[in-house]
Amino acid sequence: MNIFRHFETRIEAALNALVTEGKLPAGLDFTRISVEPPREASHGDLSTNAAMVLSKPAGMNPRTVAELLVAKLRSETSVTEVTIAGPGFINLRLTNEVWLGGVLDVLAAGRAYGASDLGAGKAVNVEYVSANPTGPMHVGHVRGAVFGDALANLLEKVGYRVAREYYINDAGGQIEVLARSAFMRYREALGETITIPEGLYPGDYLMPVGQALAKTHGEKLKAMPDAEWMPIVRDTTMAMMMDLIRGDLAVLGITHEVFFSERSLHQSGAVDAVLKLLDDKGLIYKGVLERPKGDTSDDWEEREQTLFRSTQFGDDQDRALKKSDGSWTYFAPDIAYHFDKFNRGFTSMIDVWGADHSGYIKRVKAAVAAVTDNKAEIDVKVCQMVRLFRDGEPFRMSKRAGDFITLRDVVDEVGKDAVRFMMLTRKNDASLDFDFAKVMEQSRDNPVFYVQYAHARISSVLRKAADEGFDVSEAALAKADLSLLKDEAELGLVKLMGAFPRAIEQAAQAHEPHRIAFALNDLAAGFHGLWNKGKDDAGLRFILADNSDVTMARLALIRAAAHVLAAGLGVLGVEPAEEMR
RNA sequence: GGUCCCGUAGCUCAGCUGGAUAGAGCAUCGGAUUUCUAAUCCGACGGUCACAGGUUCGAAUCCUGUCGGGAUCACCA
Repeated sequence: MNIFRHFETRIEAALNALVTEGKLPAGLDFTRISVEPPREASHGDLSTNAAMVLSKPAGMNPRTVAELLVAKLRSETSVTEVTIAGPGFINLRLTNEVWLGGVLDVLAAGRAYGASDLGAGKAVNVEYVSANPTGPMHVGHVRGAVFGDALANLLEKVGYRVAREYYINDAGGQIEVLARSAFMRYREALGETITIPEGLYPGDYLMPVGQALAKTHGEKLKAMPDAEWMPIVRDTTMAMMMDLIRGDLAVLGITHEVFFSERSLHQSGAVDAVLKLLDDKGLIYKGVLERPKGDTSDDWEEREQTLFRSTQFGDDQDRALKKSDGSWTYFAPDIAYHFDKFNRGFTSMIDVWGADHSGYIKRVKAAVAAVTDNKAEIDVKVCQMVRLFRDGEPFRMSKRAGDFITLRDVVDEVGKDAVRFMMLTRKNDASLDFDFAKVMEQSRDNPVFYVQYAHARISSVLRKAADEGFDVSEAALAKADLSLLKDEAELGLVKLMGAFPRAIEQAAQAHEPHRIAFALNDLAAGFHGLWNKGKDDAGLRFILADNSDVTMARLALIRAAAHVLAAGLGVLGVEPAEEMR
């Protein structure tokens, strides 16, 4: 049970009763009413703004509304105290039983704790990574990959039906360049000495492609004209590059259900179809774009192109659909792609992009609005840059041949879990500093370690308790008498756990998985604090040899805390640690 | 020049979609351990929420403008 949500419905019921009794006018809008933990714990357990929100539409003084509502809420059995404070806040204090009941919920739910049906099974398409398939993934892709995956997890957690999707840009000129590069490696595999010309991809990772081509086709391809070997080499290369990328993603624990090919849109005629759709709506014309203001380059020239009227949908200028030579721009198939998502039943889409694509947001939103007649919602999440540091020193990645840090380099050095957690310790639209040393540091300053340590410590205590003869099975812990938990720090941790489902829901609604990382940090702090209280006061230790009832209650508490930590880490895609080494 | 993001404690950042006295970590200073792993904890110090207006019962949060930092711009993908 989500306590905050529960009281939202109780408050609403009380307000409806007041309306029925004629004490409040009918037709009030309750949607802005919220129930949240008060910032100051001394104010109580829950706080609602109901009286302040309703005072104006009801034409009443907020305190008058508050008093009416308070009279109703006093009769709630789980409420021990109701007060009106400040401009009209209503603060509630709840019985310990209510909060402790939440611990039982956690024990019953285990790692699934915090799940809800907020999304009601609605389909959401989350497209992320979508890195160009021209080589292994590099470090610049990691943040978006982790963010998108955690967001997908988060939405699943609250009851959305999530499709994880990767858009393969396999139709552009770069793919031809890639194929030519692979062809060089093919000749190399056949014994030629080659030098990769300027403009082609020099990376070693194409050597296996060349070898595979040589093995399958022998010398045959060499005898063919370009136009004949190109599709063969291209398809083999694409397939192998996508295998490479899938392998890279697997290292991060990421699996997409759908890999959607841009090329397939061209082949199926979907691009032509969606452009015709836009044309029929009168949203396409031939015209010339103005030179961007402030652009002083010499290579600017006017050209007539096929343009989409994205300005009608809030974009800053109309956007080119066709190049001056008549071929499609990247934008055209992208419209077709989003239209395809819509036709597959996704009225809710999320795209995760790097900051360098932020200028592209408005046109895609415009296009989605246009082709779906505003029947789909699209949110574009932009991940700002990651700056790499080693021991506090930034290091630059030169773009020179093959000299970049790959995703695997990073994961090999610090591990999947640390990478994932660290990437989610900042909100997506702020830039993030990633320090290899800091990620591995074993200190309070490193949230990855701090949260994992809390979980490992709990596991350690439970192992120890088992050694001492306590039954730490879930069934036994669920029967513990939780009313023996009376210390403020114990109840504090209990309340923190009770607030977790709310944190999940709010993070999901905001599309902000980083909030989970912060919630976990808070939970870990709550636990570490409690642990240390047991050092000052031996009576507060979890394991009391002479009091098995209290011991069982405390073991149940920390078991639940471990579940909540694991639940949150699960959303982030991180495995909880059983021990620290 | 346009667009997008950022600007909160000395540093790195949260701030629950407009609520109460703006919070953490690091750093500095002072404490706690014969341990259920001190890899931790407790306390103190530290703020003109970049600046100026506006919206309202109420603004770090929303709007306008200014300043500073970053990204981006037209047939690349």
